[in-house]
Amino acid sequence: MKKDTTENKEYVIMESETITIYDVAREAGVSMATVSRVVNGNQNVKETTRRKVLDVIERLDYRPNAVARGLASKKTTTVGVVIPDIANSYFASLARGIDDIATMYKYNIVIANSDGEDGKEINVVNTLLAKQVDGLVFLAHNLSDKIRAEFSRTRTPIVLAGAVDPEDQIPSVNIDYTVATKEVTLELAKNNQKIALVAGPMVNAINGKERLVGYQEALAESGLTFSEGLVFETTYSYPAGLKLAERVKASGATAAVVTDDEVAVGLLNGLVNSGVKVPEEFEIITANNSVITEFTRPTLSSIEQPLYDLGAVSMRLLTKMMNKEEVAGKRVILPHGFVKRGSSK
Amino acid sequence: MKKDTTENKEYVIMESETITIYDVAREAGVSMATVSRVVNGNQNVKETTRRKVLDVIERLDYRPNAVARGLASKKTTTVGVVIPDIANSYFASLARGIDDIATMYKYNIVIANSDGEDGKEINVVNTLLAKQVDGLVFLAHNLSDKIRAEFSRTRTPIVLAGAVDPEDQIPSVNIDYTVATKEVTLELAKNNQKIALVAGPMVNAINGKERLVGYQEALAESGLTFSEGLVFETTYSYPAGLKLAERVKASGATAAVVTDDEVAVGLLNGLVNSGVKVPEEFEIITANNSVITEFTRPTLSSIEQPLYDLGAVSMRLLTKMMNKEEVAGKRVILPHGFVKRGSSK
DNA sequence: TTGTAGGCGTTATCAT
DNA sequence: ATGATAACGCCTACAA
Repeated sequence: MKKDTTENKEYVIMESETITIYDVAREAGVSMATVSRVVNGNQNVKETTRRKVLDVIERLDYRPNAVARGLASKKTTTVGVVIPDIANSYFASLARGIDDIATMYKYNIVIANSDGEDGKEINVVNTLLAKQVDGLVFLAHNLSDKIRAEFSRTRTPIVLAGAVDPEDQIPSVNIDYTVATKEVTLELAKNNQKIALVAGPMVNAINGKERLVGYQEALAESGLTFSEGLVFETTYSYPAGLKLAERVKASGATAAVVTDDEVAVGLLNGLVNSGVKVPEEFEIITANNSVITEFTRPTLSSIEQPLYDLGAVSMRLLTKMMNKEEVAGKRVILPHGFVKRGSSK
Repeated sequence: MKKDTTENKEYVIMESETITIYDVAREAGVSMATVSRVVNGNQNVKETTRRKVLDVIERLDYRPNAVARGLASKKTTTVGVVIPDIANSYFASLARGIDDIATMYKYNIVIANSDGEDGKEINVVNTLLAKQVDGLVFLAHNLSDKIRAEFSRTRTPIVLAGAVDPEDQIPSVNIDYTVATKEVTLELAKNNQKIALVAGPMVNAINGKERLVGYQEALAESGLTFSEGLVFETTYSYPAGLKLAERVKASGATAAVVTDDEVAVGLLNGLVNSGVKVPEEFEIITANNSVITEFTRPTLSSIEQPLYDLGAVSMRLLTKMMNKEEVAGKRVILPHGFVKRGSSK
């Protein structure tokens, strides 16, 4: 096609190769700068030439190349989202909140699953940064030192959602896990002597620690003694909870605070399957209040977290940072609540 | 910093501005071409110079700029994923399959929620194409003509997951919805005279039609008459199903085939809430066999779809297309099954 | 209001 | 094996 010597308009239109801002400029009889201006909504363009250019753009079906634009402007209008598992309803809800706000501010999100593993997290963060994302939303239940080190090497704005930075360097959006966990533990302490804490992997890590503290405070206030044997670590999945039911039951506990809804559903069903009556013989309170808490019978009592909002607010915060607005307060705490349903008395 | 006149190594190292392939080249005493070669694993580099370059890269903490690379190579190693709602567990599972395979082949995914709306779909497809994604996975229950028109304008590889192209132009990965729907309807026809079909919005659209056909075939084979009044359209969400329970019950149906798990859960709970005994008085079979089918009491019988695989296979197919391998067969049909659980007799 | 020209950080094609 | 030197498609002062 390039060899075609019939240099007329038809030629240009038929041309199936990439059409650039330059083609539009030539066809419209203006400079590429002008085309760039109309494409970017710059006001300094005479109305008639704007029309003319717009016409040509439509006729040639021209689409600005965002990659080239990104290279020239050093902005990609893309943000990275590191997420443990998009198939987990808790994180999926956050992701939806993030994407909606991102869309509102003309950003796209590139999502990378990390499975909450250090190695993968570092990997995806680096490839995301290599892709020049304008910002990063990091979802996790925990923030390892390695990942913190990685974060400190970049000037790309980052916000944490659902995890807190112990050093308080990185802005984050959360609820107060300590207080929330304490409250529900207190609730359970009304009717129970042995209350289990079913937490994610690494209860001893930063974020689990917050919950652990709340749990322990509640025990202390209730005059109950803390026992390692009542603390369970698990991965975040339904089967994991199901499997755990046996052990929790064997521990002698008559109630449990669970930090992930899918795990809670698993625990509930596992217990019920083996003949345990919930809430009569065993009470459960879960943590995320995702829709699935209403799916079960009995339904699951839960700490009430504004899931969608956690995502939405963190993205909103990120837009401010990307816009170099000074943000007041590095740590945003969203209000939480408690929804009593069928799994607790 | 740029004004600093002390032109020594310290200067370069301290420099906090972007460090480029050019900096590495200068520092290593080679040309940028050579640096590019080692970064890209080109074999034509003497081992000693490779070492030298690698050293400098580490010392300067150099990271290749993927945007510049994308502009020069015309490849972004990024694929777009258009998805109705990432918070819906069905789509979330597909997304996970997609991302895992994408990661395996060194691609990242940029996800865009479309809510299944024509307008948004067209919008996001265009911005994704503008971002020069190397390929596109389009998730939907339906493929509108408008979106087809949009697809025909680009040479970017596209694959459909969970939706079929009536014109059979665009490669797709699915199960056989007609057969699957027919099978479960037949199952319900054993014990029921009036069977409802609870489908997504636009049952009359392409994809809904496949299911509708299976539903009708089963009715015919069972000697039952089709009635418009037994076909329900709804959006894909738990509340939608919950709300629908009343109407379904009022229709006189004693069984329902549901095309979305969350809707099925809603229907189930709505029915049970109003005193209907499932499955004794009302049978339900849902369609996606996502984990939530095990959350409920009774558990939900379901068509068994390989959710993760649907995503994984479509991404695999896309990698082949992006790699310009000729793919055999535009339409991949994955096997489906049926899992009998508590909601059907 | 419009045009010119120099990047942006790589890749890729030729030479050497 | 290595090095110049164009692209790649757009943005953005700076001029006019």
